[in-house]
Amino acid sequence: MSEGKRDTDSATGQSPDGLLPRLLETISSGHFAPGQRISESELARQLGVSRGPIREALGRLEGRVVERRPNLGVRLIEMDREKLEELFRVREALEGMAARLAAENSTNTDLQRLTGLLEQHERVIQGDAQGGYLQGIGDEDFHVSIVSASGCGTLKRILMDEVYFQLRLHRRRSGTQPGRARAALSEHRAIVDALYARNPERAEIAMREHLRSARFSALGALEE
Amino acid sequence: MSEGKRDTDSATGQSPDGLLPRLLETISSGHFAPGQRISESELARQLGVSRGPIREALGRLEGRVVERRPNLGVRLIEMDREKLEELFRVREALEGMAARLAAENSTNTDLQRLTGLLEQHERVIQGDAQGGYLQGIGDEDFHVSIVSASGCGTLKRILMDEVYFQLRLHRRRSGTQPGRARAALSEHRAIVDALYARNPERAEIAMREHLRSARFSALGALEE
DNA sequence: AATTACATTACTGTCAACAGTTTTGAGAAA
DNA sequence: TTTCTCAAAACTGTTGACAGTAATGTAATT
Repeated sequence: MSEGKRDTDSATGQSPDGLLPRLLETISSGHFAPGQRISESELARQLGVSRGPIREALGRLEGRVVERRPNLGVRLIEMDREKLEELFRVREALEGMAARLAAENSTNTDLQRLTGLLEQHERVIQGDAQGGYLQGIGDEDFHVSIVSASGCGTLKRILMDEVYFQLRLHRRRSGTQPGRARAALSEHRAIVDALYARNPERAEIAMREHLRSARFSALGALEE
Repeated sequence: MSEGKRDTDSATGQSPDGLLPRLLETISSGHFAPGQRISESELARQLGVSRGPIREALGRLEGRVVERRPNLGVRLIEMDREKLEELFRVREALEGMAARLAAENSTNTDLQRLTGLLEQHERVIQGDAQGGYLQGIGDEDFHVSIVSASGCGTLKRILMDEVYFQLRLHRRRSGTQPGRARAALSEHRAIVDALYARNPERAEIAMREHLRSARFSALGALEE
């Protein structure tokens, strides 16, 4: 995962203890319907803490995962077609830049790691999915690795906090298009090729094309 | 400012009352040095509320404006050369996409507004700064208008919360390069031209070039 | 039976107080 | 005078309680 910079392990909130991850797990476990009110007391009881920390954690998720309205509490943001498309547009912009920077800044270790992920991906497609590269998880690993290799902490933080996060929540409810994994692999290869060639322009273009395809696929999978 | 979509007025937090703006005003007034510890009790006293709401508000600023370390409290994030460069890279990516989308989606009202801002900008340069377009503020207006005209709420929210916000904080301490306003004007014109032509590709390129120049200017102004 | 008015309930926003940790500062030793 | 020790002070993290507001359910009326 690159060892450049200090990589504040990002992820929406790393403050005091590990409450936020548990809260997210609880929220996204499906206990709560997409538009339904989420009771702070309920969460507090369920996680065994007082309402104070819960309120802080929810506040940190505001706008991203949760919507708060005065005196009415918070509700899970619902992921409609429009929001999903917007997320992919933001991804295209940010990860395109990440690929560009990675072509300039990535270390050899970064590139080796990416090659390894490509091989895992290939094994999954050829059936002997001996582990690791679960579709979705593995794909995210690939993209996170590139973003890390870009050496731009701000870019990474925003992508983690704002984009990947919501997409992960969405993936829980939605499947993937059938032949997608195979197409994705060759697109991933094109990106890594450009990185090895140290060609920023080509890396950015390859990444943006890849994410445009991913957008179409995700939107297509939405109408099942 | 465009009237497309619902434009959750964005800006880092709009939850309960207007505490967050006041807190920001207090923080960024210069009372606190960039790396210095910020006392919650102190802020609470100064703003006339209890520590609870202060903690929530600070949590919402975590990672953007403020850095929190367990049991040690929060500190103003300091804007060094690297962070400033990263912010402009993110801007280039996101606003490039915004310009592209604006070329496709902007309404006539949006375009008229942009033309108006260009004229204000011109008047400022020609000396009779009769009001409105203060350098910095006016420039931000221009960019926010384009982002709004893109019709992409997510893009707008991220730019507002993550990017403009920190840049505004930085502008308080740093000046601008001398001839910058004039160069910026012609770059702005190129962008608006592309929007009128409904040419997404050209709009994105123009915006990215503009922000690359702005990056050089800002970094140059940093070593005074 | 359907509808409106009203009292009860539940929940959010806020506060003051407590426990644990870090920092500060005074006093003793070198 | 400088350095080390240790107790006091300050601050963060968390809790339970209180005030005000929205939702709920019951009873009376049409």
